[in-house]
Amino acid sequence: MSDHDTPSRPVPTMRDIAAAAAVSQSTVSRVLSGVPTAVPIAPQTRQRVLQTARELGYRPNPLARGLRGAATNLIGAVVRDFSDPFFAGAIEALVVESMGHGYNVVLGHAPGRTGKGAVSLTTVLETRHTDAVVLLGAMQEHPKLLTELRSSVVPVVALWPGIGPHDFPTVDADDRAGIRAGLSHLESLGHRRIAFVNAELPGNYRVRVEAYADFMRERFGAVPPGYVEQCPNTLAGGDAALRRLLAHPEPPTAVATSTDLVAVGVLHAAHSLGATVPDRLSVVGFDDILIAAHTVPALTTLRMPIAEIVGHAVAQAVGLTREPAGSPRRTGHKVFAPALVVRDSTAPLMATTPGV
Amino acid sequence: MSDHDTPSRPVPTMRDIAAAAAVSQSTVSRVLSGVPTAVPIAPQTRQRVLQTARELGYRPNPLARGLRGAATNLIGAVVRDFSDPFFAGAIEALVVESMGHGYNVVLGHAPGRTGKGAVSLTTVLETRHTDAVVLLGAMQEHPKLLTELRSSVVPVVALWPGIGPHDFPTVDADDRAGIRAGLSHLESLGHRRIAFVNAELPGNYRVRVEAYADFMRERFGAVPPGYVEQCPNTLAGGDAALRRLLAHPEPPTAVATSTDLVAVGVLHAAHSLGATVPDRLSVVGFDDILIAAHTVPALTTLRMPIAEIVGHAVAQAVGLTREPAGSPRRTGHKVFAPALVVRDSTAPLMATTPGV
DNA sequence: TCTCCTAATGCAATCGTATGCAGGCATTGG
DNA sequence: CCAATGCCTGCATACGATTGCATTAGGAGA
Repeated sequence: MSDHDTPSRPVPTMRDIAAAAAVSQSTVSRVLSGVPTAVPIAPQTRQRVLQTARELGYRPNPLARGLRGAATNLIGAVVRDFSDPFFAGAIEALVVESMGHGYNVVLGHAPGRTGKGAVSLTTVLETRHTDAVVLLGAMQEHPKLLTELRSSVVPVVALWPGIGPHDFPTVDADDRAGIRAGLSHLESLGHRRIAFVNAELPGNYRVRVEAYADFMRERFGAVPPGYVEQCPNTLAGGDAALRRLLAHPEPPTAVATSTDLVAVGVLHAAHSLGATVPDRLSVVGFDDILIAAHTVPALTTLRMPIAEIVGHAVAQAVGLTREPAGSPRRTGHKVFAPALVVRDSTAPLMATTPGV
Repeated sequence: MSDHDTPSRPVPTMRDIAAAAAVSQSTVSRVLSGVPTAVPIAPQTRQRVLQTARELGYRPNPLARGLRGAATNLIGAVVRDFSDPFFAGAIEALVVESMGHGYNVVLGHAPGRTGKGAVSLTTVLETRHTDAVVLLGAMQEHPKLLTELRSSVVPVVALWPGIGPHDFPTVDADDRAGIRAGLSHLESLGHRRIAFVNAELPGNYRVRVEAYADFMRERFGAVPPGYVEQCPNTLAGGDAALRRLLAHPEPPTAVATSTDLVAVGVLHAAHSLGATVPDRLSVVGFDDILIAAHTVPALTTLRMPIAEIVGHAVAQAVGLTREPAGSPRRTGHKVFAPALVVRDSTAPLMATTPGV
């Protein structure tokens, strides 16, 4: 039972490097920290230390580093909804990008319905001493979280933040341009009776339905009454929304949606009701989630540039980390344009279609 | 610029509690650590300290705690494939469960193809001093990771670990029972020409295809030649697999798959080829991912008890954390049974179907 | 040769918590 | 009334890295 003190210590510390390289521990720190402007180090000393560290397989201890007040190299990610396949891709991108910058990701959960999650979440972020926080999705349902983040010194970047105003730098898709591209596509196919299924997420996606309304007013003078359906951002929500739309006295010949998730639900309902897509009904989604290319039929949608958005956000978060603590909070807003991806769920308006 | 020393210090430490409660910092530590067997504390002192801590809003600093050698309350999650919607649900469950136990989750990425991710990943887990590691998905592609984890003192729990042998405790679904339930369902509908599409993940899912082979031999004397198709675990993979199967001289009347992901691909291909589901072709998936209830048609599948599996794994990981460091590694294996969910992708074999 | 300056390095305190050990006070037994 | 025993509590150190300040060595100029 005398293995309390392991002879070969598993992980070497700076002291070990210092002893092996015949320098002081502080010199080791200065070399490995890589802060060039601090204090000059003789080139040969630097080389000797680096060499020794490499030989001993040294790894800095982020706990000690963070305790002293330096960086923890941790990014806190607050995710609104894990079950949304859209965010799954975003998380993957976030992890990869962060690791590329030498950061790790701690997860927080901010579920939409109950506010309970947000409380413990904030605790986490404050307590873990993350270097930065990335918000994935709209957080309007968690005002307490936002308040605490605002008064915190930790830099925050918000992704897909929903409607403003925002106190943090945001990175988002150009929802308006995306919706207009999808609607223009439908219009060019001859469609006039275009409805919109809007996934209602408090504070989010409102831009998309507004873009739809503006487009319709601009091109056709008005938004057809009863052509906008609100629904939860779920498959079942899209399903139910289409059923309501098809019960309309003048049912639409095309449907645009604010998310692929509801679009898939729309496809499902259309199939159940015998409204063949795309022959009798054209459908346009938004996001281009993984499954969109393999629905029945394959979904025409707007591709969300997730990699660009997340990459930009991480780069910005890391950049903000390096700024001095006292600097004023930045609130830049970066926008990326979605790209129309035409697949099989849209087709020219058939001449036989009644009306218009 | 003299705000270098903020008057109201943002986060109180044990020293602050100690000063306010007129005790020493070590007493505060003993009270708040909540280790009852260590040293007796006078009840009134304990109450006073707890009260003061509550008033000042004290939160322990996990960095300092971890540095001292105690728990970091961090669980490292190594995820095989974020883009698999199946794992997205697992991650959500993992985060929720972990937070319920007072733990946070750091993410690691172990992508299937390149081994590059695993290296930096191991670095992470060793360096971050996680209290436990949870492996999501088969890790046979990352032998280096497994080796390092084996020689590490950190308790490891493996979820859906694929084929054995395993040195860690595992939690898994009863793949064999699930496959048999799906096949029995098809058999009871009159199907005999049942094919299998197997998502090939190195070291994983082999149990499922073997269960299929055993079932077919047991009931029909042999596995029909050319009735097993291997494919990547993607939508495109399932799509291509079904095309090959339908080119068979005696095409199957039913297809079982090892994952819902490929099942959705199969549905897509079936639609493209005019093989109406379920009239001309029955399809059974596995996992019951979110979208399964809303495919066209809705997918009959085996529901994976994700919450139970993840909950059990987290409880076990936390339990292992509390064990003394020297104790031998446990290797229990826990299995949960999937449940058959019958939807619209399976139907009785039509009498008009040629053959059999 | 002596002084002064600068480049290079070491010393030591510090972050917040945990814990072995010593010491104080009260209670109890003789 | 004194001593011994226990129950609490405080002191001091350690964890690993960062960093202000002190210190040394070496070179250059007078």
